[in-house]
Amino acid sequence: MAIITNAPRGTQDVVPAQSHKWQFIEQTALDTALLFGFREIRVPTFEHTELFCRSVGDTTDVVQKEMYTFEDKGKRSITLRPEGTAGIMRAVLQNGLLNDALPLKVSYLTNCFRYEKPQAGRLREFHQFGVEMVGSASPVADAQVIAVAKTLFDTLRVTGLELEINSIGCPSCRPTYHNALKEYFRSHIDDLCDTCGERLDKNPMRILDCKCPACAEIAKAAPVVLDYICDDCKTHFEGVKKNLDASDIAYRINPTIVRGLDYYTRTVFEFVATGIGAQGTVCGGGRYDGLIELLGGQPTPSVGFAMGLERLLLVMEQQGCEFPPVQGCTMYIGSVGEAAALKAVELCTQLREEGFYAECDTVGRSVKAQMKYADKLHAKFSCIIGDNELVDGKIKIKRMDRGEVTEVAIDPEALTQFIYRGTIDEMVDYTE
RNA sequence: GUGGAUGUAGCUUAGUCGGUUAAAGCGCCAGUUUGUGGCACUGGAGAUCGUGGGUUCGAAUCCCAUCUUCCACCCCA
Repeated sequence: MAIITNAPRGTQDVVPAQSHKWQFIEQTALDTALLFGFREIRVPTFEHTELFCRSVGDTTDVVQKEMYTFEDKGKRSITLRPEGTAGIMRAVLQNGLLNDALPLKVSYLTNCFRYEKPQAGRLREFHQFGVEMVGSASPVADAQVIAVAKTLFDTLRVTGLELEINSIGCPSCRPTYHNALKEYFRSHIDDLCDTCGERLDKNPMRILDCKCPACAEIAKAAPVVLDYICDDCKTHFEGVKKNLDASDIAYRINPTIVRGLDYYTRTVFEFVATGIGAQGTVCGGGRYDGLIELLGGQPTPSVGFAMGLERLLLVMEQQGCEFPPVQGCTMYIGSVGEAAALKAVELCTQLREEGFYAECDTVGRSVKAQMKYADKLHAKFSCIIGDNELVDGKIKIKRMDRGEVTEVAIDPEALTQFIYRGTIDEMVDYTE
């Protein structure tokens, strides 16, 4: 396939037959967030590279090998955002959004870019929905954020997603655990697989999650995070659990959950799907109490999540979730002859002013072909205007599903009246 | 980045011991008499068989490379 007719690797088109699904998901997401008081924020697609190095973390895979980074014509190092939170926190600080009653609650829909090898549920350009609650240290905040995701899944009728939660401690207690882990695994280093050997120093918690049997066996007896976190973190975690219970949200504690971005503290969570392949995490998030300070703001505890929309869509399609139907054409106004064609255009214009979806011939089809086309559009009504109709001032409107024909005056008032009467009990025409 | 598969009309596929104009269904367009859809029938357009090399008298079919897509690792949403 020629390069100009082939989208870059790891990117996807959303064609008209699919776009209504995206619109539905996106609108439902924003609406759901609003029920909790999260209002949409929009930030640039690219940022200064330094922002991501600082916030996501210099040593993370995302920063080290997955960013789309380039120098612009002004010699600035620019990066297409690999995730949403960093840019939003930058915007929060830049716009002084914290100089108001806290917490600040924002939601967002963004495309993100990561240079990875594509596979099921993993693209180079992908889309996220997320929320951030900035300025609350309370475990209520964690649970409320989780509740947004849960409510969205429920609203979309997505089932079978399991909520897994964990606490990875705070800067004061995490090092203790990391050391304990390293010490433990180091004593078994000869039996670990190669990747885990590398993980030992960089990200020891990942070893807990290794797929290979040998590592899994060793991991069974490894120290557990929750035994090492400090009293404050423990209390916080208990608070999160209590609030989830109060919200009637089921969860499972999974001590092996790790977030790959450096800014996470304390609570981390994932909503995991089975059945969409290896990339089963549909939603991931947690608390990031140190991030705002790291970016130069006042210490401000925060919590949020990001949801992979492609993955969410995969789950929904795999589960056969319903999407709202696309509205079909209300009235197809066909025509024969030039004068009639102009009249058809005029009538369409008038009907659209009334809010109806109206179509007329734009390619010069025969009458028969126009009727076929009207059928293909799933038009509720159709009519053909010709010289006779122009003389009589009347058209025969056919109700397509029943074949009934009614004579109506060529007059916008009469037409809208007729359509209202005909659609009153079934306002929407469902089509694929 | 590593490993395993894949690639034929818009879509789903047939065709591979190499051999005349690459096939079908769906979709699209047009007809089946005069200005009216859904059914049926008929016809038509549409594919340099992912791309580039090579072997051969001859390749969609064999070989090499490359790209894409898919699956897993890794990583993450």
